[in-house]
Amino acid sequence: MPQVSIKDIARMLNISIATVSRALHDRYDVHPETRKKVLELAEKLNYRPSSQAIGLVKRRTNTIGMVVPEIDNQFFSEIINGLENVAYQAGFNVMIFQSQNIYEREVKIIDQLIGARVDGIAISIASSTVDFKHLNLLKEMDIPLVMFDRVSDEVYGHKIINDNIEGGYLAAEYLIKQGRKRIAHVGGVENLKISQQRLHGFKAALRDYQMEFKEEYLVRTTFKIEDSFQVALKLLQIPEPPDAIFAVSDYVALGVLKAAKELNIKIPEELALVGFSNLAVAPLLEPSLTTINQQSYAIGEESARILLEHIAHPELKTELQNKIFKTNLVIRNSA
Amino acid sequence: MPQVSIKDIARMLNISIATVSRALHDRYDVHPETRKKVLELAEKLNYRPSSQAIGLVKRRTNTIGMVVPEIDNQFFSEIINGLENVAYQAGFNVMIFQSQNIYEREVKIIDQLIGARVDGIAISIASSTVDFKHLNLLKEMDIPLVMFDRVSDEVYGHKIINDNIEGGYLAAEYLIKQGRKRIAHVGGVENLKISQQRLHGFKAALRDYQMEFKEEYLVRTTFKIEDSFQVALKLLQIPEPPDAIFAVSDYVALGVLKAAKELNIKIPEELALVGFSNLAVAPLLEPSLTTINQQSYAIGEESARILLEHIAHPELKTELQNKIFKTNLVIRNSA
DNA sequence: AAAATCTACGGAAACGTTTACGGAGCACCA
DNA sequence: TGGTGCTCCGTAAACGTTTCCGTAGATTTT
Repeated sequence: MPQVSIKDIARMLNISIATVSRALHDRYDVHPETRKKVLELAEKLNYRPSSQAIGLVKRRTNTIGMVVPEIDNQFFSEIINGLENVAYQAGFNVMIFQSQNIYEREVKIIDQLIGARVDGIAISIASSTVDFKHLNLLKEMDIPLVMFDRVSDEVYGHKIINDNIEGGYLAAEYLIKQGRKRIAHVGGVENLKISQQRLHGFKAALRDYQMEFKEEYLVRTTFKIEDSFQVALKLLQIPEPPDAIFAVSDYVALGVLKAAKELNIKIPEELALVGFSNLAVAPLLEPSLTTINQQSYAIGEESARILLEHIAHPELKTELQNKIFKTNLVIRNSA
Repeated sequence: MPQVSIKDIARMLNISIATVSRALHDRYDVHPETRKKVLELAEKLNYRPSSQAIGLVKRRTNTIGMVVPEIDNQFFSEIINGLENVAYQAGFNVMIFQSQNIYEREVKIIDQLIGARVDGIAISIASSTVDFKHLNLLKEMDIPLVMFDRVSDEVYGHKIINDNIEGGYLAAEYLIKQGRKRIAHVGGVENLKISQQRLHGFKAALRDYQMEFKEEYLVRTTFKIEDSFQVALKLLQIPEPPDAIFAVSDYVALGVLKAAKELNIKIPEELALVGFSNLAVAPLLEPSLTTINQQSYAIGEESARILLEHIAHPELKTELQNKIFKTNLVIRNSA
């Protein structure tokens, strides 16, 4: 007997749907005998309440929508886990969507989330997104928004990030103190704030240690291993190649590593390498990867907390949160 | 103006909601002038249809629910990508949930998916699940089900897997042909069919080559790196340690690798290692990992196709599909 | 015995849609 | 002039819930 409703149960027991509803919710206004009959029949028929119907009348779905660039990236999947755990404990569901870094897809996802009437949205913005109308729309619709990791100042919402400037600084500083002279940076997509900030920290360290920043030592790539491999191949073959590289992410560092092996460049002797993220495989590589550790699980948890807080107290919506998590350097063998 | 409905638009234009609905759907029965006014106002007010309400009346959500053990596992996230892509192209949404390999969570997720009235479900069963009532319930409710990778014969539904027996056989055969004599297997959770099948293939190869299977060379672990590391540490320190290991997955192989490094055991000289999955990092490890390549993206695509087909033609529901994807050995430097 | 209170239930509106049906208004033709 | 057909629109039911309000009957109070 497929898809039983409260109406079916009411009809079969010759009582009203109101009574069935009350019985299922363990309300005072129903005779124990009746309640028992309802519960038993509901159990027998595998009754499952329609969250659509409930959402309609309650104007509340207890669901939060989550948008990440991609799911097959350990950093994001850890954030997802952190967010989910906190949300579940508060009785909320999480709907996960991937933008694949494609702007159009992101817009479509936001529309769908609005259509699904989620109670709040957590997003890490796609790298190709430069127009933020779809996100600022959420404010007008009274849908709480938190951005994590990939945030934008042009959007109205809470922000939770790692201290990318500090991370960039730490990486560069360490390479400098190791005595490296020709320090290059394989950076990320230019319009992404995390790329800008990590580069900013990198430059700041050079400046503080009176080292010149050379344009030819700055190249850009996506966060994909393959792209980074290609870019690194070129960089390592210029006339005066770098003796150290700060990669904007561990995935990028993996590409650099591959390129170095391809060119028979010894790490760390001939080339020192520092990544950013501290992936689970980082210690297992050969050489193990020196990298900036950034918090992921905690960012997910904090995003959920702030979002749930906002949902619970919409009246405080003007108080936008802005959290910055500390980073730290994890020294291994690649630098 | 938050959350505008079709009613609001109707009221503001002094027309009926039926007309608004027709206008929005570009139906014939509405005057061009009226349609124009409706569309403009809808646009201006940022109207987004409520998928809840639509789902209610259409008895169709165009959504499929997906349940994976964990998302921070490249194998599963690739399957997710494959499934999503096919589903999106067919106009379906995908709701992703993680069971974290916890049975109770899986049951709860299924209940929620039923409550959300998804049109179909794709699942990879949790390793701790031994009771399948919650899944067989779906048949009674006429909700199409496909299981991928982690399937069960006790459940009514389509099945899509890799040829794990073949994979296990290929791994063992290769180690044998390399002249290894003490070949061990670090296996997965016992009640999981993939663990059983890979072990089965492993044993079959030993038998075919007249080699004895020794109980002390079979150990078990979860699919986590850390657990596998611990188990491998012990295995590699027994009186007559193995000279080859077939790991039930690449994540397990990573644990073994770590243990070997810890104990200063040289790979592949003193220990040959073969994994299972062919993760993206496999070629980047030192030594690069010889492993069984299994299809993930394709499994996701096929799961979606079969599920959508079933949803489109519910009358054919008795024809359960059972697909097995080929595996192959990828030879690198660890064996 | 009448009045007040309590218990258990039903009626009905509401949430936001879709859609079958019917009908008003108009033009056209015989 | 009356019928026919078309265009455009409104009414209302339905989807599955929750919840406010009302009320019949039983029980208690005065």
